[in-house]
Amino acid sequence: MSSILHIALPAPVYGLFDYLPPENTPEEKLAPGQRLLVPFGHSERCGLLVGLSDRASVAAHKLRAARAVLDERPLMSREHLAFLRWVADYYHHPPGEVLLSALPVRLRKGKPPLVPRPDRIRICDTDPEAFAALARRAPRQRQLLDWLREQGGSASMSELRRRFDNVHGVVRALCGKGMISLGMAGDAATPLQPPRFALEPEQAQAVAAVASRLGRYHAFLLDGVTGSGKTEVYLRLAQQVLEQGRSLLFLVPEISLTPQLINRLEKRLPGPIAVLHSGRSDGEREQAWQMARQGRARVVLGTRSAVLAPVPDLGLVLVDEEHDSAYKQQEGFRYSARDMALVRAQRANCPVVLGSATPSLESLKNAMDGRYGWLKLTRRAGKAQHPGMQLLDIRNQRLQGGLSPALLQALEAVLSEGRQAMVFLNRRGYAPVLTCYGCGWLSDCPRCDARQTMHRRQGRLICHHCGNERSLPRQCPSCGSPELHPLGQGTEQLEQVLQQHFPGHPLVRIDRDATSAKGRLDDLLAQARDGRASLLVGTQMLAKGHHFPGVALVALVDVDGGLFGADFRAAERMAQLIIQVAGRAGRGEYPGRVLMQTRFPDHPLLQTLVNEDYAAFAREALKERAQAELPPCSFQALIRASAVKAETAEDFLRQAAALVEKLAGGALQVWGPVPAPMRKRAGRYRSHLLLQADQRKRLQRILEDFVPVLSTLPDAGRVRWSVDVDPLDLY
DNA sequence: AGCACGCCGACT
DNA sequence: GTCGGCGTGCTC
Repeated sequence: MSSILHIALPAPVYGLFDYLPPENTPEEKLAPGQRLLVPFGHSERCGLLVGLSDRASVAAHKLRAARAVLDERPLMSREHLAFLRWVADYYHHPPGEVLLSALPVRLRKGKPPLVPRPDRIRICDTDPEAFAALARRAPRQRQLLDWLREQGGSASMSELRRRFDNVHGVVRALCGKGMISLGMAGDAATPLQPPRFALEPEQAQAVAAVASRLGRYHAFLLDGVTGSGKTEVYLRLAQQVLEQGRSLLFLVPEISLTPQLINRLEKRLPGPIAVLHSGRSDGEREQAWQMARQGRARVVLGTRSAVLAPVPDLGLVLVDEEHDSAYKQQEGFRYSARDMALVRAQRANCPVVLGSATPSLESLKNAMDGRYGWLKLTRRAGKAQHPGMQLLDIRNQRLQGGLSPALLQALEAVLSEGRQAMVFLNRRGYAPVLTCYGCGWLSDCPRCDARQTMHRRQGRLICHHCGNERSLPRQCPSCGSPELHPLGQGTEQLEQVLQQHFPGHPLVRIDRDATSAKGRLDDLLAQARDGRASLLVGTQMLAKGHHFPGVALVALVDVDGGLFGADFRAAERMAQLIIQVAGRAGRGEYPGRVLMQTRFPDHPLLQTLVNEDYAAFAREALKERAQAELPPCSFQALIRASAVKAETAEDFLRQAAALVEKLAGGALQVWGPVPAPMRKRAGRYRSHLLLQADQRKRLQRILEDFVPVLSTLPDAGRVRWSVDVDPLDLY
C-alpha cells in the first residue's frame, strides 16, 4: 500500500512535494522517473516522480491528486534519480531544480517527447538519367548527392548539416524522388577504424593503466603537457569501452567543443555521437539527450550539463581540461561538473580520467595523496619542441600601447621571417577606463563598483560586469573639459597599435567582441590556422584548445594581474593561463618562444614558472595553501546574499552566522559577513559568509542542518541568497 | 520561481 | 470611486 507520490517540482523549496495518484490510475502505471502534471498553487506544473510510499510529509487534508501521467515509461532509471538526488544533497540545492535541470527544456516544461528523427542519410540506386537531369535543374541536390558519394554513400545528419546550410528542403526533395533514404545510425554502424600508428610509451602506459581498471571505479589524473597526445589516449580508451558494449561520457569545456573534435571522434569511434551543449537548439539537444538515454548513442560528448544526462551502461568518464573553470556553474545551481563526474563514475563502477596540461591543485593533491592514479605524459609528439619562456621587465620602459620596445623588436623579427606571432591580453575593449585630465573624472559604472570599459569602434562605454552602457562622451561629463583620455590597454587598442606598427602584416583579433556574429569565430580561426593572418591578437579565447602550427612567438602583454589578486586562486589561474597560452607556440616544426611583460620580474611565481615548470609552481602553491589552510587543504562553502540596500544583505548574513555558529559549535571556521570584493554589482549590494572546515564530511554535516533553516530566517525573503559548496571564486 | 493577496497613490 | 505599485507569503 503506497499511495503517496513524492514529486520533484521546479521551485526554490527544499524537499519534495507529496501528491495522491491521478484519478483512475492504477499504481502499476506509476514508476519513478516519469513526469506528471500536477496542480501547484493556482497553476499547473510538470514534475518528476522520484518515489512512492505510504507516508506523506504534510497533513492529509493538504494532499491533492496529480492531474496526469505524462510518460508511459520512466525517463530516468532509479540509479540516475538517486545520483541526481545525491547531487542536490551535496550542493544543498532544492531537489526540484536539480532534477528538472537534468531534463531537456521541452521535457522540463511538460511537452511530449519529440519523435526520434532519422540521423543517417544514405544514397539509393538511382536511374542515371534522373541523376543527370538534376545537374541543370537542381544544383543543390546534385551537390548533396556528389558529396554523399564521396562519403562512401552515407553520412550522419549532423555532418550533413555542418557541411550544408539549410539542407532540409533539399533532403526532402531527394527523398521524394527516392534518390536517398533516411534511417537510424544503429542499423548501419560504421566499422571500428583501427588506429594506424603506434602510441608513445607513456601513452601506452596510460591506456594500459586505465584499461586494467575497466569495470570498477578508479580515478586517474592524466597529467600531460600540451601536444603530448592526451586525445589519442582518450580515443584508445573509448574504443576499448565501446568494444565491451558500454558507453562513454566525454566532458569538455564549452570552448573546446569544436566541429574538429566531433569529426575526429566520428572518424575513429563506431556509431552515432550524442552531442550535448548550449549552442544547439532545444530540439537538437532533446534528440541528443534521448539518444544518450536510450543507449542509441554510446558516445555522449558534452559540456558541463552533460554530466547530468542519463547514460545507461556507463563504462568510462573522461573530463578534458579538468582545471577549466567552465566546469563550475557560476549561478543558480552551482555545481562542478568535474567533481560530479567523479561521483558518477563511482556510482557507475567505472574509471574516470581527468586530463590537463595544467591540473587544478585539487586534482594534483589527490594524485599526490594517492587517491588518483597519476599518469604523466611528458613528451611532445612529433617534431614539436618546448617553447622557451622569458620575462620582459617593463619597469622604466617606454611603452607603446602597452608594448615594450623589446617586445616590438621580437615581433618584428618573427614577422620578417614570414612566421606568425600571437599577442595575448586578457582584457577586451579599447581601454579599461576613460579619465578626465581636467578633474580626474573616471568612467564609473552607475550600478557597480567598477569602471565602464571604453569601446572605441562602437563609440560606447560598457560595464563588463552588468552590461550597463552609454555613448562615449566627447567632453568630461563632470567638468566639460575635452581632455578625456583612455587609461590602460585592451585588445581593441592592441589591434590598432600593432596594425600601425606592422602595416604589411594581416592581423586578426579574436575576442568576444570580434566574434559575436555567428560563424565569425570559425572564420577568424581559419585565417589564423592557415597563415592568412600573421598577427593574432586576443583574449582567453585564443588561449584554449586551438592549434596554430605556424605560431613561433607568443607574447603575454600583462601577466601581473594574477600576482596580487584578491582571490587566493588568482596565481593558480594565471599560471594555468600562461602555460596554456605558451602551449600555442611551437606546435609545428619550429620551437616557439614565449615572452611575458611584467613589472615584477623577481616574483617567485613567475620565476618558478619560467625557470622550472608548472609542476614546480604547483608544489609551491600547494605548500602555501596547506600553510594558510586554504583549499584544497580545507573545504569551503560560501553563503552569498545581495539586496538593494547593503544592510539588508548584511543583516540576513549576521542572522545566518549566528545560526551556523550555534550549529557548528566551533567545528567550523565562520568568516564574515564581509562585503563581496565588488561590493556593488548591477545595482545590488553583495555580502558573503564563508564557512570552512578541515574535513569535507564535517562541513557537509553542518550544512545539512543549516541550509534548510536558512530559508526560514526572518530576512530570507528580503534578500537574494545562495549556497555555493566548493566555491571557485569568492566574487 | 510564479502567483495572488493586500493595502496605499493618480486616473477615467 | 478604481487601476496598479510591488512587499509578503505560500505552494504538497
